[in-house]
Amino acid sequence: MASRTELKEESLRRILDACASRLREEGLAGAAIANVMRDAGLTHGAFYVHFASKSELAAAALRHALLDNRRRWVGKLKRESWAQRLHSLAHRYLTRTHRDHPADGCALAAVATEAARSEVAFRRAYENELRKSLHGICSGSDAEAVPTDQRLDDAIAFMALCVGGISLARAVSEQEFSDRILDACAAAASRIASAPSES
Amino acid sequence: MASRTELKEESLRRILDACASRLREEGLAGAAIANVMRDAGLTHGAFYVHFASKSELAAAALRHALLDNRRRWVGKLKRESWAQRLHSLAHRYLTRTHRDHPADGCALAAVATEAARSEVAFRRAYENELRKSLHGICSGSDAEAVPTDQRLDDAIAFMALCVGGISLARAVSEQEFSDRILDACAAAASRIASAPSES
DNA sequence: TGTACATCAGTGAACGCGCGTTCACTGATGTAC
DNA sequence: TGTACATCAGTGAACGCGCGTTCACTGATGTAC
Repeated sequence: MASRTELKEESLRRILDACASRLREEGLAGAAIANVMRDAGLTHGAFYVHFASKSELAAAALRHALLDNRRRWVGKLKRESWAQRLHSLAHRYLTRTHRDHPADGCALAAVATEAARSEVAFRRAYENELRKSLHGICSGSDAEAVPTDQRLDDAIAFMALCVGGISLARAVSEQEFSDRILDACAAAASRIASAPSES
Repeated sequence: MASRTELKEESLRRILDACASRLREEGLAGAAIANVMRDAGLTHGAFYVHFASKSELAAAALRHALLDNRRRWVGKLKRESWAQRLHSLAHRYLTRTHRDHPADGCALAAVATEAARSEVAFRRAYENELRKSLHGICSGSDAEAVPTDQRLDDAIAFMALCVGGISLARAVSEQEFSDRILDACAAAASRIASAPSES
């Protein structure tokens, strides 16, 4: 049967799933312990069996969310040209579906402004996950000779445009305007890729 | 001497200044009434002489902050080409000074992710101010024939990249990496401008 | 001009509420013999 | 294999704290006559 250890691991997984969803839908402020534990089907007090503080949970949940995010977006990238890769990523990220379903969307975007104001553990996790995501975008690609440094600069700007674009699109209520933000950002993001250097 | 009306207006101005700073430095969550009123040199209870709710204050303070922001960034734009304009804006926005001094920085960036989750009055204000800022970037420029629609699309992507870039740069603690985010985004933002159409 | 009253910006204490955290307790699982 | 005890994930109630909001009150300014 389920051992004590397995039960605990299963509970932890449910807590992380619940917190990751809350984090993405309602931000750090919305990921309150009582809500997360209720979502996970446990009571408030059991929280401290798994984590020493809310800050610890938030950092763990951010890592958990971004594992999922990278699996979705950069896990199965094809070997294609640098420009093609950024084009296809932009059109998979800056979509109406992603805008309208933040709970399973990109966590880097969800907490982009809160991260800077958060505790050190969370900030550190955010920075690490951002680095990993940039690395994921850059690597595995592309016989073409876009130098590594240039690719990283492109990926940084690409990421900033994606995060900024989805945030603005979510902040705007009028649908026509919000759609236009997505489309304009997707078009511009597709154009960020540096041309391969001639060799 | 100072009439009752003048005193009230002066108090209101101090409240708005204080809240606009808090909003930009600590976000919506940080702009607590008690803190704002203390900053303004008044007591907690006097708040409701000026506003009916925190939500009303936040919306008013956002408008107040963005008046100041536009005065700073798009108030004195030269008549220059579209590409030159975006280049100079990017290099005035994506700076180390702006990153390190959020309290008098861009409010659209400061609350970019919180806006989508806020009450209707604040969201409406955010959307309006975003429109005004985009309009400010687009207008007054440029004998060159970049069509209005294309300019707006460019401005939207430009804004998203600036907001995303400054947010990521603030979220990242390691200075070298944070600096690189600013520089990579400024470079990419400079390249967003569409070429003038041939006529 | 002087007096009596009305107005109202601001004070300061209190309120209920949701938050993160603590803790005495329960009862099923695991361990020692 | 059976019994006695230890462990520990989870319960449920309580805590102090900061929040937005309310309210009885004050005292200077404004108004009526």
